[in-house]
Amino acid sequence: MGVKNPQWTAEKIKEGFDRFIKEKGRLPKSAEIDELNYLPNRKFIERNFGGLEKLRGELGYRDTHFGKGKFRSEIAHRVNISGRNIELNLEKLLKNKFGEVFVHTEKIFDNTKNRVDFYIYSPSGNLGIDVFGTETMHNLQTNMSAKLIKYSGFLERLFFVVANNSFSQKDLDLYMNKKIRVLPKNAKIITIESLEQVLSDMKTYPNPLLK
DNA sequence: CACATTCAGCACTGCGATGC
DNA sequence: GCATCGCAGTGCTGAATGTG
Repeated sequence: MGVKNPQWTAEKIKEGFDRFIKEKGRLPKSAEIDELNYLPNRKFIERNFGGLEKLRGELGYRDTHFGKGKFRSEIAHRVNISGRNIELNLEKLLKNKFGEVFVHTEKIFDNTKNRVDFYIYSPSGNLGIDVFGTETMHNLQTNMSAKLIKYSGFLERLFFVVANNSFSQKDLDLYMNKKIRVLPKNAKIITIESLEQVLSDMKTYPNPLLK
């Protein structure tokens, strides 16, 4: 930052932690530490104190890792429920449009156990959909990097649908454009609204169950 | 076993300081 | 004046993790 760093000591950092606790009722997580002007960069803590977990422990906090134990358990529970709801909602939407027969859920697409959330049959071209509710840019990144590997064998049209209000299509476009590991041509990250737009232009097969 | 989300760690960039 | 070094900061990847 040009200026000499303001001599961050463990005590000063503890003051910052306690201030955050007073405001939010818990310790800041690593990404949050970066956003606070009364705390140093997480990198600084990593370099000078051997990492966040270690420093929290040395400062006497009981909870030193928010990705473990009861914290992990709460997250897993929350994610499972909301993820399931998101999938159910989208499934309903897709079946309304294309009909029960033409919407496959959890379809295996290669010779491993990789599955797309949804696979749609349409005269306008078949397509795959993976849906998730990720709310932060950081999670979007880690999530996408895992998904891109998983879907490297999926060669048809593929949509990664971000189902929440945290991102606009503009945000997602920006992310896709500046991403280092580029998305394959057949794939795109889109919002629910964009998906609805795409679907509205697609043709559907007649229902074979009706006489 | 796959999944999303924690954190840590690596690679890289930018910028000032220092050295030649 | 230019090259090199070192630290701060950013972006992405990878390991660890509990649940269904």
